[in-house]
Amino acid sequence: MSDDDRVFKALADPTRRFLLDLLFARDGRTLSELESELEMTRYGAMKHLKVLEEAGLVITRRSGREKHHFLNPVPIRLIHDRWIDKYTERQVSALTELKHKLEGNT
Amino acid sequence: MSDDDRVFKALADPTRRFLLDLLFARDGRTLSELESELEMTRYGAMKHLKVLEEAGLVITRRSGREKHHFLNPVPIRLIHDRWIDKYTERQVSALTELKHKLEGNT
DNA sequence: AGAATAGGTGACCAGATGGTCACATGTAAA
DNA sequence: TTTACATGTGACCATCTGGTCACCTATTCT
Repeated sequence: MSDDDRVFKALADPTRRFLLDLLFARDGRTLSELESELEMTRYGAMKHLKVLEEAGLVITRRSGREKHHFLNPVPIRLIHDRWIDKYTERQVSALTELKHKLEGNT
Repeated sequence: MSDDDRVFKALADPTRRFLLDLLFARDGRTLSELESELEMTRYGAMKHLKVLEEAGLVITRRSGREKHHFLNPVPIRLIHDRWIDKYTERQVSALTELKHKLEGNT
């Protein structure tokens, strides 16, 4: 499987996106911490984190018996760059800002 | 299914990403034109385009018996904005530019 | 050492997904 | 008004995916 295939497959699941949201809010959490936020067993959470790690969206570091997880935004940026060139970027980001405002998310 | 779920599910398949690449290179193609670039039957191609359309990644316009397809980059930008905030954007885009250069893609 | 804590593996099953086919509709050309 | 062209629908099947469980290893605490 190619690198970008792994990234897109990883992002396809809502649980995995929620995990990225959690790490975006606060980095460095352990498996146990993350698992407690999910409505599933530890095994399910582990599988999801493994998929994210193999896609390079999450980076991990062990310390003793704990494994800490960190969000890596680079693959996300590469998705963006694939279908939005620099010339249209301004217009698109203006549009999305408008969308945010209309939805009251600032 | 939620909007963003549709978008991520749509992007999870390599054939659908290839279709977006084709439309990114040149907009407004018909089903027949797109299908001829794929190694599958027309029915497979149709299914993929339907998924992309329902996700809002592709916009269509009929003219006579032809259906023309256009790329809509807005959902892609929203993915970017979800996990890359404005403060870290500069650093991340510097990193990805470096990656592009190292890979010889300019 | 023994108990508790944190993380890991392989098998298994229900449900979702990708692709094909038979068949059907609407539009344009001869 | 036939004939060809462009697109559409529902059923079907092999394969992939998400989630759970029984069982296992490594580290820390008492």
